Amino acid sequence: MKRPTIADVARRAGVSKGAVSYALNGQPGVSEATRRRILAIAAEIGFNPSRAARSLSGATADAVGLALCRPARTLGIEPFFMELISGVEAELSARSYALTLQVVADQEAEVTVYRRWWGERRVDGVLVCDLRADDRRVPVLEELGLPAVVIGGPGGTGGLASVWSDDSAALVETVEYLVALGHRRIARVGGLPALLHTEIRTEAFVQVCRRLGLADAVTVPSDYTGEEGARATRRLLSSATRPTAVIYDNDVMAIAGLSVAQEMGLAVPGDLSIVAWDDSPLCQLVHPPLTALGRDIPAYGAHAARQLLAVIGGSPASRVQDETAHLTPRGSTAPPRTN
Amino acid sequence: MKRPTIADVARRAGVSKGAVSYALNGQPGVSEATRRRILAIAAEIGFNPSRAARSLSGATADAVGLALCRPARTLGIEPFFMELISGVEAELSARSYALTLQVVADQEAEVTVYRRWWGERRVDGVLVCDLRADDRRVPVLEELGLPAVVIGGPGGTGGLASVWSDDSAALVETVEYLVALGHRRIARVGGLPALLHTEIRTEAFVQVCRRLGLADAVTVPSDYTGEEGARATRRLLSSATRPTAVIYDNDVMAIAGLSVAQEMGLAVPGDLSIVAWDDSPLCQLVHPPLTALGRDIPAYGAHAARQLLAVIGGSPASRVQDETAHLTPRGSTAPPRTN
DNA sequence: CGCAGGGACTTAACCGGAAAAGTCGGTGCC
DNA sequence: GGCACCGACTTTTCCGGTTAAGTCCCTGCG
Repeated sequence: MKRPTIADVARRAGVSKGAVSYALNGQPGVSEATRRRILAIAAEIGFNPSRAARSLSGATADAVGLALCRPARTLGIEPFFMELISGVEAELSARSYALTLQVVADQEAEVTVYRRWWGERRVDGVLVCDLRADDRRVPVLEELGLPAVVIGGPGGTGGLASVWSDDSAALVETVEYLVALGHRRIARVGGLPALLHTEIRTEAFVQVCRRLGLADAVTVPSDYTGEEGARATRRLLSSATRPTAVIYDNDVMAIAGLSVAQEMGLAVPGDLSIVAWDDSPLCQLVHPPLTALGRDIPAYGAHAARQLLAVIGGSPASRVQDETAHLTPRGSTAPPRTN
Repeated sequence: MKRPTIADVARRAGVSKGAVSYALNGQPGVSEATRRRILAIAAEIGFNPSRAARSLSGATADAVGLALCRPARTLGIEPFFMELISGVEAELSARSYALTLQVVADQEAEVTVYRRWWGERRVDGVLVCDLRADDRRVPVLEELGLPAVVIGGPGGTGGLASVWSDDSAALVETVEYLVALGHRRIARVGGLPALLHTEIRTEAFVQVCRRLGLADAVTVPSDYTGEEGARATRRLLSSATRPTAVIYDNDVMAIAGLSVAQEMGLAVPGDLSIVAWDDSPLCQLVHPPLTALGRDIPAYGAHAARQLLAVIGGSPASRVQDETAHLTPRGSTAPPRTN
């Protein structure tokens, strides 16, 4: 089937291509009657202006890019990205922007993708996830002048716009809550150490533990997978001075940790309290349900998308603080059993 | 920063635009020496041909579309889609095709998106998920002549290409396994009843139960969420003749079901055996680990993508059967406790 | 010696829109 | 009455590629 072009509309309306273009774009230069006629014909034959032709003339591709740099298996089990994407999507499709997705192997590949997208004018801007310390992508994007919004921070975003959440405050709140319950030996199973937000959380953990006079603030690095979360938990629980509470950097690891505790004969929350970062429905499906640090991730994505559209529209790059994760206590936390 | 165009390359190489085009596309018409010189200059100034200009001349957008019609929360927790996407991506990016993603509210919106994508020449083809009985999308895609691959079936795909997995056989295998263990009262918590593969599974369930002389093959419809899975499980387990085994249409509902069983004081697998369809790492993180029907979902996505590229390339639409899900027995299934 | 043939390019036309510049009939105004 | 101005279009140019159709020079051959 042949796709209708602007010339088809023009022919049927008995006017020139230019007139059709003006009519469709709400520009002056055509009478109201003619405009209505043209619009009716366009709708009738199902005309949609070619993105290619339009972006060749104008400058926008009406698409934004998102490159995800995580192994396939991590992407699957972590609800985070899919929720983020659906939030981004909601915002974009309301303005009929498309989302171009690409899964990449590493930062090198991601930078290459950005350069290509920019050169091909395939996207008008990009969303950047998983910020790292001294992130290579930031200077590249600045150099290219490709509009971008970093999802993460604070700090390390250079001159790029960003949306961030105060992980530090959320962590402090969690530790204070556990201490209020009576815990003194608190450990943490962290996410990928290379990620900036992991670093921020680790640093905040060290600080708050020192301030509250707790023993060493151990963070066992991990990679967000259940296996690694389980391994890290085994290590922690086998130690002579095993912790009475563990904070996990995502829900999958927390569930794995719960499983390990039960397998080692420890009662949760009696012998061990567990807190999960990121509150997905999964946290409520296990026994006991997990106390979790939740926030509205689709909204987070929507805010990032909205800001990106603003930057594309010419707004100056700003740093927007999003909601801080809040603690939802459930069955997995309690005062430590005194023996 | 100004993006380099083919004219910039031509100027620096001291040749015409045409020569550069021939050189870059491996066409005859330039000497080997000139070709190398042009290639070197293009690489040096970071030239990437504009997608828009290229697809305006040629015909391809070098992108495929995927519209997902599920509420945001379901999308997030179900690993299925993200795994599928990463598989699709792997195949596409190897051929430097982009994936355009759109989350839509309903089939109506999805059809509109297809029409728009087609009219805008934004994509060269689409992947269709969540096939329904008498699916509206199939005739529309056929009418438009937009290359498409349906992920699902068999049946209901009209003249479109498809990739499918024999859910019927997988379900029969599962029931036979449970019966071999000694179960006689088997129930099922199904996915969205409107989806064709739910229908196929339900029909297969009825058939195999009849064949094996089992009691009524009850399928409680659900929507893939943990809450609904829990509710359905409560209903089943409260019945006078409660089942000794339940098959769940996804892993999230199975985990919710496990949780409900434990909360009702039933031992798994002693009092109740549980089987989950779709084997994600989550199934191994709970206690007991869940017996699951697994298959390689990224590969499934990759096959679909490969077939779509073939259809775009002009191959006739074929129906490819993918791997059948296979049962991985774990701790959640055992012979029913005899009392 | 003259001419066909072919390699190596250049020129120009096109793809489908957007938008600047031009055309033309009608009006208001001095 | 003549002229500037305006609305409503049409014509033309441009965006950055691809590609058919030249152009030009060199070689081989009768």
